[in-house]
Amino acid sequence: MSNRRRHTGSRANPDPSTCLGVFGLSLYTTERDLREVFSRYGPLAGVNVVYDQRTGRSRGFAFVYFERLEDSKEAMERANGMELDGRRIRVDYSITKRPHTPTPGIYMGRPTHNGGGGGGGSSSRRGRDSYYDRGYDRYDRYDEYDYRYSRRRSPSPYYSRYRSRSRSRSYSPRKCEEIWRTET
DNA sequence: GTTGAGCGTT
Repeated sequence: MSNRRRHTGSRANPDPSTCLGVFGLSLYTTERDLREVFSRYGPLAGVNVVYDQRTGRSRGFAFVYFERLEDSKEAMERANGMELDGRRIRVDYSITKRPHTPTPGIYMGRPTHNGGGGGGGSSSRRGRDSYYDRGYDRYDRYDEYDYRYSRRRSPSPYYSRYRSRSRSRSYSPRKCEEIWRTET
């Protein structure tokens, strides 16, 4: 038993939980559809289809919350590989348990429109607009998984995107965010 | 009905 692997967060073999990830969905499968299917195995605590921010359409995967672990186990076994709305869906225990926690120090949410939009001056104080001030960090401590990844990869999505634009120098994460806000 | 493989910030 020297196999002490902290497989929490392993994508290949997630730990059983009441939260199931459902992938390969049709874009037209709704939460209602999922609820119909998965409620067969037991009472649900919630269903959450992930939508694309830009288009507002489904991204083709969802998360189903059961109330009992035994039910989620059964649902995982039975619903995995089943056909739904013409698609073979994949069901697994979810790695993440809830939506992403923002990277500390950088506002990762959508930019709130600053009333006008005349000059390029987004000079309003942003500190008060962070997720922390909205109380998001009270839900739980940082999710080990995405926190680690966001630190290893880059401080923010904007960073990796705009950082490479300048070959002579690197933009700061803050600067990248500003560029992103300007162009969006 | 723009697929693919996708682990989430409405």
